[in-house]
Amino acid sequence: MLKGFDEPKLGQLFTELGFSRVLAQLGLVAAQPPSVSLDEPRAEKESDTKDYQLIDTPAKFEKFLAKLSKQKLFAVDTETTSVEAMRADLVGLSFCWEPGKASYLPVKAPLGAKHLKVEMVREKLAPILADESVKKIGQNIKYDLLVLRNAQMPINGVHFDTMVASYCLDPERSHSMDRMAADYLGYECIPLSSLIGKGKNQLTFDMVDTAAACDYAAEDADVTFRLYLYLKERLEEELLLKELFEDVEMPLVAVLAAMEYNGVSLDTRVLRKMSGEIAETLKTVTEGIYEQAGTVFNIDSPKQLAEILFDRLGLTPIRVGKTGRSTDAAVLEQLAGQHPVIELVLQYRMLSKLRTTYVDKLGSLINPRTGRVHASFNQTITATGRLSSSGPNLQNIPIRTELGSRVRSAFVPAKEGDCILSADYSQIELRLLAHFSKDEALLAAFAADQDIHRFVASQIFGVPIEEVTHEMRSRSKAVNFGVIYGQGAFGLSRSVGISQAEAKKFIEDYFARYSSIREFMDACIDRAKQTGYAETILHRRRKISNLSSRNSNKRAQAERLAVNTVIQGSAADLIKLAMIAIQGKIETECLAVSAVLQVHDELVFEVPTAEADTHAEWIAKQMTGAIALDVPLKVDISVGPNWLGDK
DNA sequence: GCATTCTGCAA
DNA sequence: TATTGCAGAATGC
Repeated sequence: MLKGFDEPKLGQLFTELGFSRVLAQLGLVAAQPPSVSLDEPRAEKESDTKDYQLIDTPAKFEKFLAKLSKQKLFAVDTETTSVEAMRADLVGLSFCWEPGKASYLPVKAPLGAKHLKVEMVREKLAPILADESVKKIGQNIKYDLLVLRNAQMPINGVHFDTMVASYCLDPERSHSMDRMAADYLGYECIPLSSLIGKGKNQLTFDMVDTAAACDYAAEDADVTFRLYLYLKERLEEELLLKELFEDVEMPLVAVLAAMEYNGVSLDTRVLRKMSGEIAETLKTVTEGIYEQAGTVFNIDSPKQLAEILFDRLGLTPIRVGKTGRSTDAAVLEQLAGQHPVIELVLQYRMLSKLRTTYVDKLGSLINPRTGRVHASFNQTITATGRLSSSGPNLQNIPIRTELGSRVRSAFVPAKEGDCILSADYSQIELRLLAHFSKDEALLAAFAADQDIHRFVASQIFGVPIEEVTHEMRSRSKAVNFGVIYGQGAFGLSRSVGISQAEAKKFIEDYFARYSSIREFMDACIDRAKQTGYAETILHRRRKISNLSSRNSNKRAQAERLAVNTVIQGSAADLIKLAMIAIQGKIETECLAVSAVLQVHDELVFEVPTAEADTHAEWIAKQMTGAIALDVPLKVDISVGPNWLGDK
């Protein structure tokens, strides 16, 4: 029986994965006023005829196959039972290699509806899908890679992802198929509600016959192919972006698919033990809060908590937001000492966050089929070129507190004899800053593998390295990070706990000493003003507007983006190159190494413990050698029985 | 149910 | 008034 799926998920699938569309009989297209800007030339208006074939008998399949096997390039799309690739069952496949013409092959259908046997489809299609020389096009093709790999039909020759192409051209716009079809092709898609009905919140494949499925599945492949034709030309006009797309982003698709397919293994005993301990402490803390407050209330409600703190207990509000007086951690820390309940609330917040978001949640996300957690590593979300992670987000697992970091100790290798190897770039963004600014002192400090924060402190405070105090170092560290984000005196004073005047002086001293950094920042801003873009080391672009705004807040914000995007985006470029190189070596040499996580400047692998040193060496080498800069790159390696690396 | 707000976790 | 994200809980429509 096919699994039903609920509308939020389906809706998400339809917009995000471009699964959408309308019945062709309704949908013959589009005549909508094109909502496109003038600088986005549109593909030719499509013809009114659509030729969508339902391939639901062996005879039709044979004829289809004869045509498909002559193609060296086509769009492929899968229909499935779930939005989560690793939980999805294959329902059907669609193909397109000529605009307006597409085919849908159902391999699952409601009782009584004709469909192809998946075994037959697999036998005939697998060689074509696996053929590296046959180029595949898709919209979010990573999803199809995972679904088809799980259906024993692995894909090679991943050639063009329309979502990724759009992301390269303009990372901040929407890359949903609907939006792109509307903007790039002038093709307006009929909303999903017209297919399943507005009141419905559940859709099973019982409710959609194969003819209806064909209409939108084939259309997805058709639209994907037409988006390909359009986006290919757009990239042709921007050769540096084309290079980024072909040499980095497209190769990365399969790397991310492999990482998602691998998933990560969790020691549920660790999580269960933590959950019990936290629950117990939480009970005590909750009771304490009620007692101190003199009443029972919902501690999770900022509104109710504010009433308790500021009305009932008479504490002074520190900050007000849109809907009321803030009770966030910064506020509570300022109030600490004024009432014993504050400390308890802070503790409650920490424990509650830990349990609900991490300890209890992660265990519930273990895939019953693989026994592992398979997050998505999203390639087309961030404005800067970083990846993001969702379902769950494995890029924000706690580490800064002792208790929180215990969550990381639940991330373990699945196989006896394996260990977790984590490799992280040391000070990648500061190294890039040194590289871009060409500051002689910083370059020399990195070349000599100095403690960079200590070194900067020594220069700013004018004392020998040995005489740098902990306080001097930590202030320099804060300003080093602050520079990357464009932090001002206010922010620095807050993060270091000094007066704004002191912070201002410190920043002035910093830029007096590192004038080349100021020059680099100004150059970023000037360039963005000139070209309209911030550009990374691999020529990734992000549009920057408001650099000439009369609103000084907007202008300052734009200036921060113009600088930060170059640094953050270049760091993202670097690790992407490393990931591609590393996965390439894993596959060509059939190494017993699995990439399982990427956390912006860190890569996590499962490797045989006996081979850990060997792998550490070449992995670090690939990472440090990803791009030759004017500074050496450094990678720190940690090897252990879990992600914490301890024991 | 959906969108918004507040809150807090990471690099 | 420091960048980039994801997500849980509450809240109001």
